[in-house]
Amino acid sequence: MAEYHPQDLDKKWQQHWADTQAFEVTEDHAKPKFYCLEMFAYPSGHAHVGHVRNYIIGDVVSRLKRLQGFNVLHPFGWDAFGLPAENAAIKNGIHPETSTLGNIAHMKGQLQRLGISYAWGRELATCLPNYYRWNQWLFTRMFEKGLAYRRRSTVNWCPSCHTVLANEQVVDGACWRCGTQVTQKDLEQWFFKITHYADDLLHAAEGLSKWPEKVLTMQRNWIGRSEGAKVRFAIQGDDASIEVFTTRIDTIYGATFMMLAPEHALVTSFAKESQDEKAFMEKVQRFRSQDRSGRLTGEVEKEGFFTGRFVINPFTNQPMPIWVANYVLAEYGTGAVMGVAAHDDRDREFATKYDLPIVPVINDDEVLIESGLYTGMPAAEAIKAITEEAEERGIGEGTVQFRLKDWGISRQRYWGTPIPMIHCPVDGVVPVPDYQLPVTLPMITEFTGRGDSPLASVPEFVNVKCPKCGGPARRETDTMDTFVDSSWYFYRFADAHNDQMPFDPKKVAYWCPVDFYSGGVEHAILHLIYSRFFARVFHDLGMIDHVEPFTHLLTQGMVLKDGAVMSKSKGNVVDPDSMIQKYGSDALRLYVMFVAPPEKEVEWSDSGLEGSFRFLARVWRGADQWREQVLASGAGPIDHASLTAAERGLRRKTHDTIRRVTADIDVRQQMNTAVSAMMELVNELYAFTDRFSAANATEDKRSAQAPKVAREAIETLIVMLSPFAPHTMEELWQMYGHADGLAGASWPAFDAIVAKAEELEIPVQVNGKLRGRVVAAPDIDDQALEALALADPNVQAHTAGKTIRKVVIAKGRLVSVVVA
RNA sequence: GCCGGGGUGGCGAAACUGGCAGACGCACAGGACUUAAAAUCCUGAGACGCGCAAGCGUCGUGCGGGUUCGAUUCCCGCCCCCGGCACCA
Repeated sequence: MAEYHPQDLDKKWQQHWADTQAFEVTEDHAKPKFYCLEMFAYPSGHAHVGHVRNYIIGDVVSRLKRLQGFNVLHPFGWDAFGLPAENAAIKNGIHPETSTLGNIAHMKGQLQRLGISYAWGRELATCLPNYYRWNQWLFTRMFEKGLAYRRRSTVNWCPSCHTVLANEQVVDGACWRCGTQVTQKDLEQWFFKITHYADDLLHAAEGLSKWPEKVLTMQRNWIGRSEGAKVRFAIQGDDASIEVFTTRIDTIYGATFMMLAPEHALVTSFAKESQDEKAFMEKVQRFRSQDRSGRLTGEVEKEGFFTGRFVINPFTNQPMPIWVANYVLAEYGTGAVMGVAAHDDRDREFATKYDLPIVPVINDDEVLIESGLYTGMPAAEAIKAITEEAEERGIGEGTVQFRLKDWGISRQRYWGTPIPMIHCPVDGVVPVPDYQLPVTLPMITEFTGRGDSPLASVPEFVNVKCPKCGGPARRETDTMDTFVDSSWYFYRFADAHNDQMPFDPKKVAYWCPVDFYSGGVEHAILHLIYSRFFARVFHDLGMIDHVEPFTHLLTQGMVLKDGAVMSKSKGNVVDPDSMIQKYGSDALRLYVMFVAPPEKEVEWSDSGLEGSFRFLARVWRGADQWREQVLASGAGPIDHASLTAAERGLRRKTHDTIRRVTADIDVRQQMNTAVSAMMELVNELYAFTDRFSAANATEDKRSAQAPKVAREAIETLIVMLSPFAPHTMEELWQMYGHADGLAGASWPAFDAIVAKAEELEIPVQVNGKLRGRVVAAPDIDDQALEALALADPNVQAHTAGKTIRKVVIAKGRLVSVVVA
């Protein structure tokens, strides 16, 4: 009897897959394609089981789809630029490229030891020029189209990382990566005009039916569309006016004061015209320096002061004092707000504090009062009517506001894609022409972490000729946000080695969109919204036909250890390699899939892993026990009609398991119940084996067809279990005489006739309580079933002496008797 | 506050369209095998009560109500946990 030594099998079959290039694919129009992708990895050094769960999910889906006859693209790569490598270089002097490539090599080994079926031939790393040159290529296309532009702006600055952060990268006022409190800074920055697609990104989200509702909601909130109107209020004693954005123009008759954000452009001129400019600006400065996160979340108390100036309410013609208020946000709307104390909680709080007039203009029935011509009009109608009047009078117009901001991509760091732009004193900002791409990162040997862009200190890099006039010019020294890299890598996988273009549109047309994408929910807004944006850019460049890059999205849950997320600093990391050493990679893969549905968080359990190992060993023994008889009995078809009852029972279980497992993995992505179903089949196989080999067996023991029925069960199991435990199953498949490996196998076909139950046990309820069970043929007619149910002794005990009011029959499921 | 997801044995979970609640596994207990142990194989198990026993009964899916022959599932109200968003005018 062969012993189960999973570590040997891991080695043997991983070598086999590498030697046969088993997972490399090319476009094949004769086959349906399937593009299965897991979010690529930041090469931090070591993958723990939390990371690895995601790759196993994708691998199970990939291997299933291959068995189902799909041409499966399942690639992997590295999100290899980024701050940790650069920070490490500052600390220990190792060049980011050296550490990054070393980390990649180690993590790749970890994934290979897990037997993940990647097409390694398409592996990419974003830190290599053959990848990032296409970031640069795309940047210049976006510049030409006006989708990349430059402006001076107040930006989020992380004092620890020495870089700018996009709003999305600021979490609770702190840097998303290092947790340092973010400050504000004024810098010239490059932006991507994602707001150009704001409406489309929002509306198209409705069509993403195979995305988790949670992610779509988060994206909708992030885009934050709101319909309203802009209205201009004339400043008293001045030609200028102040424009506000409001969603409630119907409350304008109740607007009794005006508020400006401390950053509003008019604030400084009002200060100059005030009696005490210095005192005025001191108050403004205090507001501006108030903790940004506090201002954003409302933790800072509402404060303000009167500027001494007034605007005229264009509807009431009453003067409204202009205040500076710390809770008005400069970056949303126009940075100015009309104060309606009666109908806005914040304004009421402010007005009460400073004794400003509170004038109700809408009653409890949502009808306008004290609103001139509009008195008596329902609020919803009034919004339209008043907007129209504002438009006619030329003092305002209906408009749509988004919370989504353009994406600031400039980073003052070394380890990123150089922005391919040249500043010429004659020609201004000039893109680097395509033939000069890539603009490669110069070798820097010393990382100080001080000052601004490290690239600015490399004269050979900075000093260039202007591509237009040939005169001396300066290269842009900022690099791109690494989210640029990850916004289109899935297209590069479709044509990973193209040195003429980012990808061949024909190849992307074959493989994309991605059919199944899985990764952490922490990317619900950042990466996933940027990728949707880039898909639209490529679409508008005429390079792709679709606009949504990911058809089906699965957000996998985290793996916890001792109730906490695994992390090096907490010291609770479970290392896949040590688990593989102990139980083999298949046990780890199976356990991670069995413990819970993929979306759910799970708590790591060593004994659970051991249980999965035991199950695989049980499958191994179960198959090994039958091997000789199966090989001796030959391959002929099963004569179903002449089988014993036990044989028919095992076949039924086999086919029912095919049905369940297929639906569970393919349709529901419930890997855990698929594994349970296969465990049940194994239990049933053992019972069958016992019966067959027991000394007192008669009919079963004599049956010549038993090995064939066992073979069907075992081979079905091998194939269905192979996406989860590929090494073990390859070996068993070979032991069962298949020389061509599982690559030549196909997913088992479900036979409804074989799976059909011969008799059913049907529960009988009396007045809603279970009182008995009757055994009947599945096609028994209602009358006969009713008679059978009423004849059951325990049912009779509960119906005796009572009147039967009603009998409800749920075909094949239940009989319900109502008595009184 | 708003949005989304949850609450089921000692534990992880399952129950697909309203139809036997707790499949499958972990941990546990008993038996077989063994000189013994491990491993393996088999069996048991929601709680409580009655019974020598097969079995029978009552309760049971966060709490309270409702619809229904029948509710973990649908409806109304409430409590708690997790995640996201939150002064966005």
